[in-house]
Amino acid sequence: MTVRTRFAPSPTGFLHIGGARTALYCWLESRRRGGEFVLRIEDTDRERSTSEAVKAILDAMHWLGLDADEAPIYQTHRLARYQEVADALVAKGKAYYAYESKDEIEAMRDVAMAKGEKPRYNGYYRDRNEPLRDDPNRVIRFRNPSEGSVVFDDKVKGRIEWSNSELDDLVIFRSDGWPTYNFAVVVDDIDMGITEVIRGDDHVNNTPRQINIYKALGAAVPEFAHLPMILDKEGRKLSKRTSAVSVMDYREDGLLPHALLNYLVRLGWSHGDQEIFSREEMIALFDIADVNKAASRFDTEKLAWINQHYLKTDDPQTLVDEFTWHLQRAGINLSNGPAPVDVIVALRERVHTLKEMAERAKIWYAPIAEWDDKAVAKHLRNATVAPVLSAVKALLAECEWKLEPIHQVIEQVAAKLELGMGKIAQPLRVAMTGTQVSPSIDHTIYLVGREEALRRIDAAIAIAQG
RNA sequence: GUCCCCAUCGUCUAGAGGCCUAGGACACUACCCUUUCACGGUGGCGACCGGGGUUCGAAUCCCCGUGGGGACGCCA
Repeated sequence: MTVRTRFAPSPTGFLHIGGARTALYCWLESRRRGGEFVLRIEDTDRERSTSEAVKAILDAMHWLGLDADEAPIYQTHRLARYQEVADALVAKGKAYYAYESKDEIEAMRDVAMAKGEKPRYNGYYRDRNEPLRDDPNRVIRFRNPSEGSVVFDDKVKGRIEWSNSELDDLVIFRSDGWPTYNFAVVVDDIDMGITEVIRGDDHVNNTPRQINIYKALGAAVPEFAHLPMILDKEGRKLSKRTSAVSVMDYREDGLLPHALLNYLVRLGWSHGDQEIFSREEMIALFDIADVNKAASRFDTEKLAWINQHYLKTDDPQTLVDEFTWHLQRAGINLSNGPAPVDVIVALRERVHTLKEMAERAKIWYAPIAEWDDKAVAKHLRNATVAPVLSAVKALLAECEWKLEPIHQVIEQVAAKLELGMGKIAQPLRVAMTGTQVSPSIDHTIYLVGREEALRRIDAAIAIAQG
């Protein structure tokens, strides 16, 4: 049988980081086993679902490169099917109508809680066989087995056993005419031919209920794998307040999609001591059965390290599009400066993110007037500065405009004036960038361009001479 | 409250009874390299939640605590 996994987000917001990892694991597991990966949009909550959210999730999945093999299934398109299945269950006596109001149900829970029991439906209509009647409170409840227990072998958690006495007769069809989650999921997973249900472990306790529904429907029960949660740095549930949770926020922060994927795959899974995984390696090596049971914390510093690793080792040409996106976001006018690919090479060992890179790239695109004159002057007011800059300028005006010749110029001036490299490079750095920090001085000058470099040196000499 | 799950350095993890005086990575730190900032290199700091068993031998198996998390919706 073909392995089929699915990612089933509910479109009530953007794709968050935990969802992205779930999607990645589903995708990986299907890829490794030569199976299929499909998407289902769980939009039966009519109040909170939006089409903007659907688009945001799809966009994020695409940015990550986690494309599905088929067009997404929407639960809202399948109402007739859910009704059909629920009616069949009622006809076979495996589900029944109930008419309690929400207030009554709530009161029922309070009573149970007060007795120190689990709050559950008391089964009032379970065996009443009342004739079908119209009622605004009418729901359909599943007749859960009252005896025995449900056992399943979770691929990450191991064997889990649940006593049926812990389960109550859950609502499978609401009074508003829509199915509930636990019911729709089962019908969909059966119809979509899902063989492996991979999802967050907040669903562990839904699983026994769902298995009972599979059985009532006479359907094969799929394999289950429940992934542990991702927590924030403090070990709390990830939240918007304490950390970025949307995948697209990470894009804006300058992360590369494959760096995020690499970080995510290692969060809860490992292959010996290996830290860096290409897409192909992930596919070949990942196994859902090797996923850890315990929750893990999201560490942005390690993510940043992985991101820089890819910045340093990727072919710079492949980073140009994403970097250009960041340059534009930083408000940089690309026509006034060096080619982005050259900037990437100059900066990739010095930053962790593309956002930071775009920020630092401003020294090559921003006009000289934006410099902080006082700070610049402070560094240039030194007796040796003007002669150094003049000497460099003379040679720079003539040399071939490439890294190596520019480097030669600086060495020649150092030798001629009998000064250390620092005495040459630092004033030049200030002249070129208005700051004391930049990539190697030859590279910095090269990216400024000859014309602009000479102009900046003139401006610096003027300041140096007071 | 009831049920379910989890537990190795600060963090991510290796570890499937002897290979463990517990390995790797991030972070931190010392030194080296160096024209700044970085990158890189070589070291350092740093953990088996506690208590009982089982065993010749336990981070690894069992039990009990403790701590954390999840769920208990006509949300998904």
